[in-house]
Amino acid sequence: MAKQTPTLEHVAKLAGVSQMTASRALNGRPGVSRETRDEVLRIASDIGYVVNRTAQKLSGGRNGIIGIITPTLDTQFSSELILGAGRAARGAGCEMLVYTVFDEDRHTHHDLLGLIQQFSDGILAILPRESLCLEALATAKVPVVVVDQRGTLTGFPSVSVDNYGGACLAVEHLAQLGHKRIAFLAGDETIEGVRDRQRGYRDTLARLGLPREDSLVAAGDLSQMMAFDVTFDLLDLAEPPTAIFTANDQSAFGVIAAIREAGLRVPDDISVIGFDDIPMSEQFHPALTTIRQPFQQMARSAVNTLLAQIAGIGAASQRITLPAELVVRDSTGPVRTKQRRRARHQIVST
Amino acid sequence: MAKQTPTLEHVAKLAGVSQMTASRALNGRPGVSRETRDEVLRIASDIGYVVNRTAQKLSGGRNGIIGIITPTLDTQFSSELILGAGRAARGAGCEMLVYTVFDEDRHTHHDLLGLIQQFSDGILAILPRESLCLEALATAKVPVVVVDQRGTLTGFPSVSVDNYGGACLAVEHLAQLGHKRIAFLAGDETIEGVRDRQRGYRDTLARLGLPREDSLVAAGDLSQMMAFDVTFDLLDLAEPPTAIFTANDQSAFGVIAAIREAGLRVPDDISVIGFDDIPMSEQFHPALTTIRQPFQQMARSAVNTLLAQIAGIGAASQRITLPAELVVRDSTGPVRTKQRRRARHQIVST
DNA sequence: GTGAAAGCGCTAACAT
DNA sequence: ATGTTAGCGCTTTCAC
Repeated sequence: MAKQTPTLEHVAKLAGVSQMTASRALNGRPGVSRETRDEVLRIASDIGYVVNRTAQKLSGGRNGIIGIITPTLDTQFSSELILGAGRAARGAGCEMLVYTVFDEDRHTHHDLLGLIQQFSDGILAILPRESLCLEALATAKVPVVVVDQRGTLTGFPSVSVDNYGGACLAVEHLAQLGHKRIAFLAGDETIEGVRDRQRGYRDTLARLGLPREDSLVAAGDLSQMMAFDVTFDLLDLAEPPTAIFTANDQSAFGVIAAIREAGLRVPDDISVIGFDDIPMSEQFHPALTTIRQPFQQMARSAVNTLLAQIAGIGAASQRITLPAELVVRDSTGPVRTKQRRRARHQIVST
Repeated sequence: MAKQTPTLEHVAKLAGVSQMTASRALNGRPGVSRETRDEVLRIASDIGYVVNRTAQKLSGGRNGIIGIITPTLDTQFSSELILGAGRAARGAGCEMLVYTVFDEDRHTHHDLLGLIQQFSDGILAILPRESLCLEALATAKVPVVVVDQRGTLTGFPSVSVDNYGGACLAVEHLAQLGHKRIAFLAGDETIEGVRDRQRGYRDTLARLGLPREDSLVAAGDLSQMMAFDVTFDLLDLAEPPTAIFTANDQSAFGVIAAIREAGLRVPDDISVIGFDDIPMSEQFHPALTTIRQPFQQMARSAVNTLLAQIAGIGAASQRITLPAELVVRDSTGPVRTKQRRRARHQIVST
């Protein structure tokens, strides 16, 4: 039947050296002559040897695997990050294993952490919200790097985008187009980054001397559906906004759908700007003006930070914040001066 | 500092039994008295013991982990499947690790396979296209179950949706609405399931005696952008279709955007039906009529099949095909009898 | 029902 | 530059 999976022992025997020498050769460690090394490598390749990373890890060494913890795979957001991390890991000669965290059960988190650190040299946690997971992570025995959450309260090195600054960019863009009544569609309050965006919105409004009414802030949950629903509240205002800034792109899609549903047009009647720049946003119709998160760069940066931690170099509490970027597309435009918005409702109120 | 991670040895010592007894108790194996078992369990829980699955696997046993191989995370399609698989695995007391395959390099696949099978008891391969990966998988030493590809050529047990039947449903739905000129936006030809959908389209057209012109079949690649572009070819036809069936939902979004761009409306001027029913489809505007793949059920079914294989029960070449379901929403409607489509072009041709 | 011994594949630590 | 020994944490086998 299928031959036994080749082990280090086989390689060593065939090469006529000790396992240790073979190991050193395969791992590119010093202490092996060039000839020996080449020979070992050749043989390993010949017989299709693949190191058993399970054994590697068990024997106390590194195994070149980084583990990713993510709450869910179903947002383009995390997909983008994971994709980027995978690429970066490969680039650094590492493999990557993804572990999805489902529920908020403390016990589960403890187990999962145990599991993932048995398998990997370090953990990349894509944890936008302050999850219980963080508590579990605190007891980790391998390095941890948190993505998308400033490590302020976690104490872990972190990589995130400048959510605050990005929000400022968004509002400034709208203001430049002449918009005065700018609404914000808030997202999940438990997400640090989202709160930062809201702060950016509020502060910029203040700085620019624009109206800051509570009614101009709608409560969403980052989902398209919810965004769709609450948009009507904004539209129904006595003095509706001429522009809406949403906490994420997904919400923006819902907002645009709702605006259309109300018989208005984007950006002619109302401008919409999102946050994230997920792939869908460019393809959406109208193409979405948004604030771009540099996913690739964030991922690469996170992987590098983690690798540094694993190697024992790198500050323990490094916080990296990457700049966000305004991407102007078709969903924002100059404010309409003529006030002939929402004919339907004007009839009602007449 | 942080206490040593508790091991089986610690548990055994504290319980005053041998490691073997502790192991049996923890794994629910027979040969342990109820009292002993309870005591061991209690202690393990107390000291926060988590089994080292790495050691477990190395020592030749199972470790209760199933590995998922997927080409990419960036489609809602695979996300849905993985999500479902995760749930199913948890339900069965297993953990799940995801491994993303990037490139089509044979060597990589060999390594990755070696890696993933070191970590898991079995592999779930989400492999819509005939990837080189399959070749590597053929030498796997753990059970493999393929999702979304009938195992005809792989020899692995498989779980997939009835793509052919689903396509028939789609065309029949359109035909019932009075559509005669029904176009198909094809997808990636290397994907078996997509080819099946096209067959279903063709055969149903034939069966219903509807026109089957080559020009009514546009070549896409499952992406929204590509769909957007090629839709104009369809629209520019001397006698354009009144309905378009797309190989997947993502494409349908592009088609709808293009139709709008051309100044036409969905479904008033042209009906559009997709395939997949990803979450976005319900939220899209207009809500997309589509053929639903039962992702949850597929995932559950696949996990169960894999578990059966791992347990040594279950036919080696089991092929499960789940029925697809028509979901009627707002993107399809009765055919327009008046021929006043595409005013723009009619002017040109006049 | 329980335990002791051996070993999975690898690498650190200490030889030589 | 290379080899030897020990052991990672667990489960198998075989004993009692």
